[in-house]
Amino acid sequence: MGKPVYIKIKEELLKEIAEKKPHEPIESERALSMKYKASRMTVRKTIDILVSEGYLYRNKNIATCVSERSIVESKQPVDIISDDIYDHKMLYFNVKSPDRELAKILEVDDDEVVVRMVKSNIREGKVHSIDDIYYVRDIVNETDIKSVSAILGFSKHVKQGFLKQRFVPIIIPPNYANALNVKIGTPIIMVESIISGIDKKPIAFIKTYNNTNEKPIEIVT
Amino acid sequence: MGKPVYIKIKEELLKEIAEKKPHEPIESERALSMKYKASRMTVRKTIDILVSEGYLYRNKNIATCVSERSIVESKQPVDIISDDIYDHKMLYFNVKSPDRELAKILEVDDDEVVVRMVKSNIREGKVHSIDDIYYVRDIVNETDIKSVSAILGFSKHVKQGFLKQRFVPIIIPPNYANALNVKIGTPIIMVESIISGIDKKPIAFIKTYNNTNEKPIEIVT
DNA sequence: AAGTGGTCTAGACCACGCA
DNA sequence: GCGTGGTCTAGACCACTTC
Repeated sequence: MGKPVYIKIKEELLKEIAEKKPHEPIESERALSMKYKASRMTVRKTIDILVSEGYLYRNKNIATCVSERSIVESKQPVDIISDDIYDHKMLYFNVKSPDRELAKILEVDDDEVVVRMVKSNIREGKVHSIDDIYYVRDIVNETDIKSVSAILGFSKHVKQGFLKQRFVPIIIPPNYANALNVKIGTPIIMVESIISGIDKKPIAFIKTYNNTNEKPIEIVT
Repeated sequence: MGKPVYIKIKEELLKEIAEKKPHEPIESERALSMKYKASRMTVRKTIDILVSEGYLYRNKNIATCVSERSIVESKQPVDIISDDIYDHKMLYFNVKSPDRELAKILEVDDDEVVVRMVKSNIREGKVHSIDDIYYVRDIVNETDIKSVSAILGFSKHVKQGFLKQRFVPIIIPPNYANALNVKIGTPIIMVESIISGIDKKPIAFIKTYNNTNEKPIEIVT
């Protein structure tokens, strides 16, 4: 394993965070550095990252605690997808079992399969965002799964529904930096969306990585 | 001065960045640590911050370079302010000389004064954003300056104009964390706006700190 | 071979909160 | 007085690029 220590610690710590409630403190930095046999500076680096990703917040002199990962929820039905003006490019496509967290979000069982695809959205020749999408499999029929273009046109099936969104300022994930044509280390805005139908059943979970330099964002007033 | 070393280095480095062009490399970490008589880890911490704030980007094995601070610019006139549905609360008010950077943005001389105010925007009883505003003084007349409420209603004078915006994911500045009712260390989205009149003359420079949990943001398609 | 950024260590001292 | 997070140091090795 060539993974840096702080990445391994991050993975462990994320597991611990998942089992804690919001505002519950994690172990102290010194305790963690002993537990993971790493220097305190390395542990701090991991925590810095988790803070910057919104998982943790610091309470000076007291403890580092788990954040509330609250989401913004629409109360009225909204028009969901109107991306016909975009070009798409499929980067990845697969059918897989969801992990526990995803299964919970999409309200499916662990042993059902979901459709995952990663696509880049292009406008005026430039990649302005990347969507990492998990669809509930039921929504997509057998024929669609075999035809990538049918999946890409899938959004046409769902015109109205409910939208829960969370906006997370993050550093661009290195694996998407190239596709987004953005330098590693660039801060971007990731939008997590949960799309539900008018029957309020979840349809898709989408993480959108926006190239802030290419796509204007506007405050809704 | 109780300022931490990395803050002092940050201030120095920002001056150096201001004099460089986009994509121009800054000095190496080792060179900077000698120059500022600090350890390399401290210099790295400063650079990490400047990277996370979008001023710099890293080029592994080569150099750390100055970012393009590009902004999104409206080409057609836009309706600027329609915040009558908000409550305001004035947090700070002053008349002062602009620093060099601000003078350049607002196209005023260093010895002119600008009006600064910080206000919180409230909707449904919750603070959803804080505006840090610098107005060109000319726009505000003597009477207005004396009357805080007149300044607050100032936006009514300017209904249309041009808007330049930049979206910056940042960690909440500690001095605003309390007013925004957000934990220190929370990542938020700051919007920098330069508002100009229909004559394209700058009117105001605004930094808006959005409480992401309170205010929905929507992608413009 | 020299220089760069990336990672990592094993210490240190500080200010602050709490019991 | 003890534990916490915040800052800081002076080294080290690595992978990589450039010359």
